[in-house]
Amino acid sequence: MEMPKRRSKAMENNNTEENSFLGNTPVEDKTKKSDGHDGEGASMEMEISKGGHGWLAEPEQTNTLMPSSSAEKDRALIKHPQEDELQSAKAEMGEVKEENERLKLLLSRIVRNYQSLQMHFHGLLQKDEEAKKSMDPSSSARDQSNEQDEEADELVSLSLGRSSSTDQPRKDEQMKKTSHFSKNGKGDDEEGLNGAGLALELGCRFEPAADQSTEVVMKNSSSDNSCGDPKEDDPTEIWPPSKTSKTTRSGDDEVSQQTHLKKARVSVRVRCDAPTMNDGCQWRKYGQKIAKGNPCPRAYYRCTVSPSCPVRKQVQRCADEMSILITTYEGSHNHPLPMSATAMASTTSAAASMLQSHSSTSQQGHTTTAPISASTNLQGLNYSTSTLSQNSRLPQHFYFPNSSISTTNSHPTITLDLTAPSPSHFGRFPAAVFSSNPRYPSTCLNFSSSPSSSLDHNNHTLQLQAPWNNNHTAAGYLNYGNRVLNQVGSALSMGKQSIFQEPNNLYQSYIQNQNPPPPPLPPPPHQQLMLTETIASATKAITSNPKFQSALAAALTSFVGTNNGGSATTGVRENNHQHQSSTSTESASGLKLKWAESLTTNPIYPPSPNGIGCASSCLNKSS
DNA sequence: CGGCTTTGACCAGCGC
DNA sequence: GCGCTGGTCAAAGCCG
Repeated sequence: MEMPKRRSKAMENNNTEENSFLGNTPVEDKTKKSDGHDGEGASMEMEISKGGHGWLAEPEQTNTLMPSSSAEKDRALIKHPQEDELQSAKAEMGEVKEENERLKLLLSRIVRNYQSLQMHFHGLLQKDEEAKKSMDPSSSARDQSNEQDEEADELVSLSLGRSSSTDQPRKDEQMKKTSHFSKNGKGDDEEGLNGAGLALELGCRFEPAADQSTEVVMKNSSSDNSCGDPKEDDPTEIWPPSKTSKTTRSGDDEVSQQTHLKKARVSVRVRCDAPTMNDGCQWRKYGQKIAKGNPCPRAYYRCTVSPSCPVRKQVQRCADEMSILITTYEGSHNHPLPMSATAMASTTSAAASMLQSHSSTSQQGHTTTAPISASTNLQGLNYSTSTLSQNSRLPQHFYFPNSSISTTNSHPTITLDLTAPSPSHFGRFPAAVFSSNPRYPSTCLNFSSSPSSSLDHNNHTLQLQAPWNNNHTAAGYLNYGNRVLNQVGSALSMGKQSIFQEPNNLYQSYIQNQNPPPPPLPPPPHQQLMLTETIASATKAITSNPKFQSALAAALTSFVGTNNGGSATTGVRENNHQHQSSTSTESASGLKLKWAESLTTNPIYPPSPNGIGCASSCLNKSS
């Protein structure tokens, strides 16, 4: 009897949270700099150079405090380097402009090619149609509508996200989906625009051919999702409809795709000491089996948020390393998800879409392990990508550095490995450490689950190395994590508004009542040094490659989202300690400010629906 | 008392 | 066809 109450409360909170973060205004600067197309890297370079000037301003100010004679000398000395800096910055900007011009040219060339291909395709279709008409005039009328639908689908799939007259209905459909956020209190017009913008950006991307094909397929899958299940209007999910009702629209291709999508799975590997990780959703265990090749039993869970929800998940410990928990998701939620659940859902959705694209574009029966960039306008990603990227207008990609796709069994599965250092080309995906009890879950974000991890020179991988390893306390995690997050947040400039719209007094008082504060755990001096370096590295990673934002966004979303679901042990205590001396309201406000200042908006951080959560504890450690 | 977990039974798919 | 395996069901028991 309690559960439904809790759920509905969670929904309510959810809505307010969603409203709150959608109220955020995107950061205009970045949108202008990125110029709406693929000059992302260039724009980031500009950011760096500008940031550099900002930092250079400081010595000058300190000089003004010096005695005038020496100050003038020093100013004269400093002036030169500054002019040099200015010159180099200007030169850099010039290069960036050139790069932009080149990209524009490339874009126009690709657009021309695309248009000619489209014309060619149209011609072929018309010929085909005419041939069919001439062969079977009786059936042509009946099939015409279906063919037109299919044609539209194909055109969409070929459109690579660029708008064309034939896309319009599809785009409208996508708009409807994104506007569904509004129904959940999540969206506004901007959201829809973002969705559309996303589609456009996708089409404008200049990726290797493989990626383009990927996007084609993902568009397809999006379409499939959109029409596959009439109830499937949940914008927070794109998981393949496992056992949902069949598509209302007929069509052999769709049916076959449905059956294909039916078995797609997303497996997430995380380090977790608890029996299961809290992904924000509510699950009920319905079975357990000893699977072959693994002494650890596999547990079967189904989503209980909605009685008709077809989503299943399997949880099993890794046979090789017991600390690793493998959670496999299958199916698509047919209900609105709690904020915290959308996090993991979005991440896995992106993975699922990648899986679909990979298995569609490549032959069955192989396993690939590669960084996967999931750029998609799928509904499931609308939340995360638009939320986290709307401020930057960067191409909205999810990036799974440690992912592998296996299609060797009947269930094509993509594995997101969040336990190991990633050899990605832009940065290491932070390993998320989910430590949770099913009822009282907690989550920590670990930026280095592997102390031995180091710089990957071959791939120029920047790894975020935590000064302490997993064996340290949660306070360590939180402290470190939030310092990094602060830097990350500042670097990302993800927004301006706090995601907290209201002080969560209940929450604060609850944790104050429930959890006695532990002693603080400041990092040792040498670790602080490492910390500084790590922060610098993190900042560098973020500013040097915008794609990091996406990965980080996904990680943060998961991280924060998983915190949301319930009370934490160490995390809450940590938080409690921090705010022990202040009133609960002040504590909440402090949290708000700190989080808002540090992360400058990641609107993914909702107050816990039941007033429980360790997430805030992760936020107040930012000092 | 209601919800959840446990656990043995059952079923379906697949390979031999 | 048979056996193996994965996945699900449902009754019984546990827990708050």
